[in-house]
Amino acid sequence: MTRKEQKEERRKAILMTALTLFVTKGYYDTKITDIAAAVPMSTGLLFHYFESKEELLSELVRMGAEGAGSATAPEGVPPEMWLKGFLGRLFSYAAEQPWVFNMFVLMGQVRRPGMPEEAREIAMKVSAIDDTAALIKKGQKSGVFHKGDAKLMATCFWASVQGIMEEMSADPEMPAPDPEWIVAMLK
Amino acid sequence: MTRKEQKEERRKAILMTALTLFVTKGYYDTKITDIAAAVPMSTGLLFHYFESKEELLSELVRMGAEGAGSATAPEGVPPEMWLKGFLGRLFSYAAEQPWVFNMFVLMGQVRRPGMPEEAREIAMKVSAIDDTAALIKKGQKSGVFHKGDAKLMATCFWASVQGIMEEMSADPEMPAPDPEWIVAMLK
DNA sequence: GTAATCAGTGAATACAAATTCAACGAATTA
DNA sequence: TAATTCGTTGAATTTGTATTCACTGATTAC
Repeated sequence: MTRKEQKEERRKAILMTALTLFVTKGYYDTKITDIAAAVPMSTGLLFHYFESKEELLSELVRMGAEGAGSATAPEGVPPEMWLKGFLGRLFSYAAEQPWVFNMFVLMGQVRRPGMPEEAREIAMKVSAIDDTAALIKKGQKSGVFHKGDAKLMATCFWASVQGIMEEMSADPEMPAPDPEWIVAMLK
Repeated sequence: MTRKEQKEERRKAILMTALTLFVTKGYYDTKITDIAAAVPMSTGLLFHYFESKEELLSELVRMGAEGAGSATAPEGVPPEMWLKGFLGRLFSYAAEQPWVFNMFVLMGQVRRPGMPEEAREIAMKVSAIDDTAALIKKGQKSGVFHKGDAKLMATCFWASVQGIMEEMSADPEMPAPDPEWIVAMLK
C-alpha cells in the first residue's frame, strides 16, 4: 500500500517539522501555517493528520515519553561513568541526531508552567529525576559524589542539562560542553 | 499630589503582579484579564498605564536591565568566592526578595526564542556572560578553575543557574541548592 | 460653585490565529 | 470505463484575547 505509506511519511514529516519549529521558535510563536508551509502542505490538510495544535504537541511528547526509557542506567555501571557517558551521547546528538536532541529539549520545555496541560502531564510522568536521584545515592555511598539531598541534586543536575541544551539549540554555533563539567557539580 | 502618588503605586502594583504571573504561569498563558483581576482593577484601566501587553513586558525587562549592574564582580575579590556569594544571595532572595528573584528568572526567560522581540533584545544586551567569562579567566589563571573555553563555561554556568531558578519558582517547596555545587562545575 | 480634567469601568470591537468545509482531481476498485 | 474513495486545497468561519471606547463619578483647578 503505497498510499498508506505516503500518509505515514507525511505524518512523520509533520511531526519532525513541528518538533524543530517548536524547539527553535517556541511553541506559541510557531503558527500552524508555519508548520504547514515548512513541511510543505496546506494548512487544512494538517488537520487530517492531527486534531489540533495541542494534539500535535501531545503526540510529540508521547513519542518522547516512549524513548525516555533509555535514560535509565543499567546495573553495574558506576554512576559517575554512566552520567558522563549519557551526557556525552546527548550533546553529540546535537549534530548527529538532531531529532533526539530536540526531543529532549522539547520534553523539558513542556514540563514548564504555561504549556498545554495534556502534553505537560505526559512529560511530567517520564521525568528522570527519581532514577537519577537513586543513581546519585549510589554514588554518594561509594564516595564519588558529595553529601546532600539526592533529589535536589538530581533536580539541579537536570535543570543544568536542560538549560545548556536550550542554549545549544538557540545557538547552533555553540560547541558541546565537556560532560565532566556538569557531573563535577555532584562531586 | 496624592493623585500622582496613587497612580505611581498602581503602576508598580501592575508591574509586580505581572512579574509574578509571567514567571509562574508563563507570558503567553497569562492573559491581560488575569493581570487586571489580580491587581485588582478593570482590564480597560490597564491600558491607561501600559500601551500593550508587550510594552508591559518590555517595561519589566527595562527595570531588570537597570538592576543587572549588580551582577558584576568588583576587583580584588577571588572569582570563586564572588560567584558563590552571588549565588547564595540570589537563591536566598527566593524567600526574602521574591521580586529580585523573579526578575532574574524573567530576564532569562525573555532571552529565549519565541519571546516578544523588543523585550528580548533588551534582555540580551545585559547578559552577564561576558563579565562572567572574564571572571572565569581570572580563576583559571590562579588555578582554582579548570581549563576550557571561558565563554562556554560562563554560558553553561548561567544556563544552569537559570534552570535551577526556574525549578525553584515552579516548585516553591524546593529548597535552595548549595552554591558550592554549581561553582564546582568550574573547578 | 462650576468647569475641566482625570481615574476608572466593562461591554463592544478588532484582530490574529486555529479550525472547518465545500469543492477538486488523482488514485483505487469493480 | 465508470464509480467511489481519498488526499488535497485555500478561502470562509470560529474562537480567544488584546485593545478600544463611550460613559461615570470623583478630584482638582479656577
